[in-house]
Amino acid sequence: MVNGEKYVSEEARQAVEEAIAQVGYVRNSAARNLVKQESRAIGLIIHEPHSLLFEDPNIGSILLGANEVLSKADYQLVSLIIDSDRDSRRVADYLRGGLVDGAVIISARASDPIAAAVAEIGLPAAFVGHPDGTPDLPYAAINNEEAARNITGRLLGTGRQRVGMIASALDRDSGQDRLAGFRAAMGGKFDPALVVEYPLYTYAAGLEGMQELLRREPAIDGVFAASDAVAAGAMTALQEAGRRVPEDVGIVGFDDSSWALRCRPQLSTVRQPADLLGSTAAELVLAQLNGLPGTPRVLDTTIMWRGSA
Amino acid sequence: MVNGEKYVSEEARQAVEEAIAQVGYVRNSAARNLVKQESRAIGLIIHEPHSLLFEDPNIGSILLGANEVLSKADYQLVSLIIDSDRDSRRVADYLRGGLVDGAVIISARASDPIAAAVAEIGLPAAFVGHPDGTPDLPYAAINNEEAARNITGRLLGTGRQRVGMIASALDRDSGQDRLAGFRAAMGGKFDPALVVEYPLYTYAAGLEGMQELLRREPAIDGVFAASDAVAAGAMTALQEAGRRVPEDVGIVGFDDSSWALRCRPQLSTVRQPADLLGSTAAELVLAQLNGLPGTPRVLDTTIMWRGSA
DNA sequence: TTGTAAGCGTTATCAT
DNA sequence: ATGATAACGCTTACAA
Repeated sequence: MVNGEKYVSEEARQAVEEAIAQVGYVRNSAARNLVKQESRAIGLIIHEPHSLLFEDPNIGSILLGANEVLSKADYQLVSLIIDSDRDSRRVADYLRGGLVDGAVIISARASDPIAAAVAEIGLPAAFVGHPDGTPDLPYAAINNEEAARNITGRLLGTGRQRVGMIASALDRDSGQDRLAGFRAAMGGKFDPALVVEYPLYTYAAGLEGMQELLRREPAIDGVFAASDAVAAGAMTALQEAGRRVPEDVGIVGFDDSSWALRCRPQLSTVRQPADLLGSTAAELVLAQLNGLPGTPRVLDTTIMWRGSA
Repeated sequence: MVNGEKYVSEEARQAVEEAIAQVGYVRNSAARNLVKQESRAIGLIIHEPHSLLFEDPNIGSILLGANEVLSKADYQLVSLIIDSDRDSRRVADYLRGGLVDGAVIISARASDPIAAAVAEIGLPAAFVGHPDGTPDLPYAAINNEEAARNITGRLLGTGRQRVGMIASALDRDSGQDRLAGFRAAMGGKFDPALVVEYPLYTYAAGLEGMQELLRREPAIDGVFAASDAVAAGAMTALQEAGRRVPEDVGIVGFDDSSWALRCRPQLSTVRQPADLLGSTAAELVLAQLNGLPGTPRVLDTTIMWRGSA
C-alpha cells in the first residue's frame, strides 16, 4: 500500500513534470512578492544629465560594482534612469510600490526629489556620493576636497606660478568639493579670475574652458581640470594653441578614467575606485536589509602621477 | 439623514485622508500587478563585455532613446545587466516571473541564453541589432555590411593603395558584417594579411592593431577601424610612429560617437543613430503589446566625412 | 452613489 | 507526509 502509493505518486510526478514542461508553467513573481512581502530586487537610480551617460565612464564601473555584490546575495539589480520630471515621478512610484527592497542612488543633487521620496517611505537606501541638502542616508563616497587639495599641491610642487582651474558640476558635491580643495591648496595664490566654471564634466567644457583661461591669462602655466574628460579637452586646446604639455603648462585631472591613458602625454590624475563605490553602496543597502546600521564609508583615493605635469 | 450621512462621510473622508498622510499609505504594486496581470514595465537587457560598458557611448544613447518612448507610453524602463552566468539565470527568472510586460535586448550574441528564454516564454520583445542564430524576434538595426562597404569605398576613392582593417567583435553581427563590407569593397585588392582581429571595440585594440599592421606592412596608407574607439587608438599609434594623418595614411571609423570629434584630425566615420535604434526597438515592443505585428526596421546610416581621410 | 465579495497566484499554517 | 485553507493587497463586478 505504501509502495503502491509511492508508485502512484512517482507516476503522477512524472506526469506533472511533463505537463509543466509542455504547458510551460512559470511561477508568478507578483503573487510571490505579494505574499512574501519582498521582491529580492534593488533599484539603482541614475540621474545624470543627458550627455554624461556617454562621457563619464565611472557610472559603468559603479553599476558593475553594485551588481556584483547584489548578485552574490541573490538580489536582482534593476537600473532606473531619470531623464525628465515624468521619469522622476514614475520612478518614485516604482520604488514606493514595493517592487524593490532597497535602492542605491547615484549622482543625486541637492534637494533631489527621488532621494526625498526614498527617505519618506523609509526604503533602505544608500547614496554614491553625499550631496548635502539630501536626507540622512548612508553613503559611499570619496573625499573630493582632500583629493583635489592634494593633487593641486603636487602640481604647485612642480614650480608653477600661475595656475587655474576648470571647475564643473558645481550643483553637485563632487564639483563643489573639488573647487574647495583647489582653493585651499592655492591659499594666497588663489585668483578667482583663473577659475572658469562649466555645468558638466565634459570634453567640450575642457576645450572651451582652456581657451577662455588662455585668453584671460596667457602666462598661465598650470591647470587643474575637474575631471579627466575636462582635462583631455583642455590638453587639446593647449596643444592647438601651441603650448607644450607639460613643459609650458602642467595639467592634472580627476577620476583616472580611460581618458587618462588616452591623452598624450598621459594624465596625472586622482584615481577614484568607482567599482568599489558601487559595491560599497550596495553593501550598505544589504546591511540595512539585515537590520544593521549601515554607516557611511569614505574610500581612499590615490594620485596617479604621469606625464602631463 | 442623507445630509447627516454626507456630513459623516465628509468627516470620515477627512479623517481618512489625514490618516493616509500620517501613516503614509502607498498602494502595493505587487498586488496591483497580480490582479491586473500586467506590470507596465519593460526590461532592457544589457549583455556587454565588462569593458565596453565604459568605452561604448552607443549604449547610453540606446538606453535614453528607449526610455523616451517608453516613458511617453507610461511604461517604466528597467535595465538589467548581465555580467555572469548567475546573472543570466536570475534575469531570465525575472523576465519569466511577469515582472515586465516586454523586453528589449541589446548586444545579444549568437545563441544568447536570454534571447532563447524570452522567445520560449513568448514575451513581447525586440532586439537592437540582429545577430543570427537568435530566435525570430523583430529588431531595429542598421546595415553594417553596406555602411562598411560604402566608407571603405570612399577611403579607396582618396587614392590609397594598401589599405587594411582593424576588425573587432567578430562574435557579433556588427563585427562580422563590418568585416564583410570591407572585404566586398576591397574586391581584388583584399589582402588577408592586412586585417587584424581583436575581441572588443576598444581604444587599446586600435593602438595594438595599428602597431601590428605597421609591422606587417610599413607601406600601409589606409585603415578602416571597426569603431571610432578603435580608430582613435589607431590614430594615436600612427602619430606615435611618425605618420601623418591623413597625408601618409587615411583612417576611417564607425559610429560617429564622441570619439570622432575628439581626434585630431577629426574622424571620417559612419554615423549610426543610436538613440533611434533604442527608441525604435522600444516601439517594436509597444506594438506587440498592442497586438500589432512588429516588423523589423533597418535604419539609415550616413557617412560623416571629416579630416582623417 | 456606496458598499460587499470574489478572485488574482502564491506561500504558510493548520488539520488530517 | 499530505492536503485543504487563509492571507497577502488590490481591482472589479455586482448588489444594495
